[in-house]
Amino acid sequence: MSTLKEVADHAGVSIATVSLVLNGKTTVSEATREKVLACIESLNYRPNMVARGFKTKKTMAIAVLLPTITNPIYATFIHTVEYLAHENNYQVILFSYDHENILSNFDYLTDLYDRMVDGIIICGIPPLPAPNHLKKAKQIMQAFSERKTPFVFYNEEEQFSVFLDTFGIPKDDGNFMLLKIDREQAVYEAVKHLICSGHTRIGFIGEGVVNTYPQNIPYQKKLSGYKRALAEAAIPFSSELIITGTDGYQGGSDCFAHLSSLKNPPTAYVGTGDTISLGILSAATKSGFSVPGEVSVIGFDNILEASFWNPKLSTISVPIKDIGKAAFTNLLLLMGGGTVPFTIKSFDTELIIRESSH
Amino acid sequence: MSTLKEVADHAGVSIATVSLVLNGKTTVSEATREKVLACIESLNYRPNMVARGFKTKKTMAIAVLLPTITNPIYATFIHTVEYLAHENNYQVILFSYDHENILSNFDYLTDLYDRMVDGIIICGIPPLPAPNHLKKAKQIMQAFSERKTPFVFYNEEEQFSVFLDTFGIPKDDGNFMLLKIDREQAVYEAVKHLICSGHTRIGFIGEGVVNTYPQNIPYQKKLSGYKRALAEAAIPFSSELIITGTDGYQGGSDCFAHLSSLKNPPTAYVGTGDTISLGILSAATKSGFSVPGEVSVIGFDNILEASFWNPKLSTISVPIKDIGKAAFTNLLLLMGGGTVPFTIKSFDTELIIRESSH
DNA sequence: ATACTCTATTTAAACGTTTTAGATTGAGGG
DNA sequence: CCCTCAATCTAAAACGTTTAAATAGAGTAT
Repeated sequence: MSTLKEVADHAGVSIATVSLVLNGKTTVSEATREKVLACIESLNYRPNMVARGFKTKKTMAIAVLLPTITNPIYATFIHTVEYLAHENNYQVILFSYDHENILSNFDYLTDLYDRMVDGIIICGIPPLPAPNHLKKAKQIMQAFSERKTPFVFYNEEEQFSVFLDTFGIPKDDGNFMLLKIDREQAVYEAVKHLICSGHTRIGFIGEGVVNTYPQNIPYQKKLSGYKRALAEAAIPFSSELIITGTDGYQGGSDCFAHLSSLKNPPTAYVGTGDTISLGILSAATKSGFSVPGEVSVIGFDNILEASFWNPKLSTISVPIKDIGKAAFTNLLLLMGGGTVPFTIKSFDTELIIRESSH
Repeated sequence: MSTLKEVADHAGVSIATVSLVLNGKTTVSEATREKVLACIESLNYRPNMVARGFKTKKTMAIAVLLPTITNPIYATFIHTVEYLAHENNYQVILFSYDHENILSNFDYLTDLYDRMVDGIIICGIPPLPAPNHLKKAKQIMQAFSERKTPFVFYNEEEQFSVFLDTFGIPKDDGNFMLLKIDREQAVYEAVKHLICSGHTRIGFIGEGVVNTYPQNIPYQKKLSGYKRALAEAAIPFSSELIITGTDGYQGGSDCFAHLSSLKNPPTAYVGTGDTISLGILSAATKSGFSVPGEVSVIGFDNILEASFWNPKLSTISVPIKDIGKAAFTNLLLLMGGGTVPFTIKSFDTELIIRESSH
């Protein structure tokens, strides 16, 4: 198609004028504005966004990083973000970090830096750079900070801090914001509910240590909540009931097979994510256990599938759409150079008891 | 960070030389190459990809358009594409078109044009421009063609043709490729299986007409397969068993409620997507029907959830990962200026009978 | 008339690359 | 000592915008 120059030539004005009418910055007389608009229309002009991005250093693109798009909770999250992004003329770049090809070095953020994305949303625990890449990674994060590229995290506060500390970024840098939920309390309440129903052998299954991070803090928070509820009821903690390092439907399923074959198996299970819990549920019903008669299961996230499952999964509901919405709107604010009314925002979870537990 | 010029100054060479060593085009002496590389390292230089994209007209970005990221089948698809894209230094831009804010005009493809994405993958039925936007949309598609931006579709051949015809693009344009499966045959086999098991009242539930397209051909193919199987067995077609215009778990669930309350309700159901079928299954078991004792259900897609559900869903398996892989690798070929060994490629589906049917 | 204000428009530089054509260098050959 | 040639390297244009500063032109007030 045509360029600014061609439009200008046809309209008999300078390219600056055309640019001005396009961006509506300074005053352009109504006469020339119309003349220019007509030429734009007839020449079928379209602005070259990459040239514009090159010049203005605004690409109108954001990146959303998440553990895996394959988990419905994250699909829902990004779906919400995407809607708002398009509404504001931003494009969204997708990044799942369960692909081994991006792990260990810091390529994924480096690439985002090189492409000058305007903002980044990070869900869950992004892979840290391997030690031999740490120096470079620090420089990248430093450069992001100088460029004032905002980041919005959805995570635990401590994990957020680990990330920042790793790169030597101060808490008050101003370009980082955190969205969080209280996983410890949420799981505490779920387990307490189970205990009140008489359960004392409660399996706890989750993703545990992932990627290259020393600690998976969201997981640990959940585990803490579990332990607190147990302790409060004076139920001894038994490490054989804890399985770590697994995820998804298959992971949950496998873990159930293992735990249920214990000499003294659990009567209840809590999974750190709904896909895990649904996997547990699947294996339990498949192996002939009655739910919630013989085993109870509680999940985390409240994905759509949970309420359609047979039996319906009891779970901890997290307002993922609200979080997604907050992620984008706050990022937008930050990208606009504004400051955000808070750098940490909490969301409430809710224990929803359905059919898989009693 | 620094720019090409700064590196050049430090190394005491011209920026052309630095660019040359970066891109390894012409011969650069080993001595200067090392000198330059050292400066790049010490100055912590990073190429500005948007400047590069501006100059070369290659943005190293592709877009993946799909009905909704929220459907596990598409999440799996894009997950596969994403892996390969990153492997080849491409970024992927996500576009779900179930957001009403992009419908009816052609903004989503126009924006992709403006951003000069290098290639586009289109799953399912993208919204057509409203009549008053058709002229502009044609120009955009024309411009894409001149720019030689390749498109890979995952759809039915006729739908592919409708798309091309809408914009007046010839079949042999060379920038368009189609990946397809035989939906008619797949559903035919599924229904035939049901009929062989003695079912004669078979509900058919699907998305039907969507968006602004006059016809949803993938849906119609499935419906044709259904009709063919019925006809072959001399079972009269009953339109009251067909529900259209619905989707997802909730949609399937609602439709079951409706159909099962008929005076002469179906004994079997086929949904045009697994989420629909799982919704049916959910409603069926919830209302106390035994599956597959009283009602049978068959789905389409074979999403991961299908095999963990209770009961396990019988479904038509589509090799979505293979399709995703083919989508990217062929797009890559096309983007590299190559020609593809075929412009239409077929994939095989497979009827998988599990527990939800007999 | 003169000087002064606005308003509308243009000039021209700049953004960070790639790339082509040509300049420079130095070696080898006559 | 000059010429040729290959090997290296550089100058400069180009990509399509935005934008600060300059300019022109039309009123206005003096």
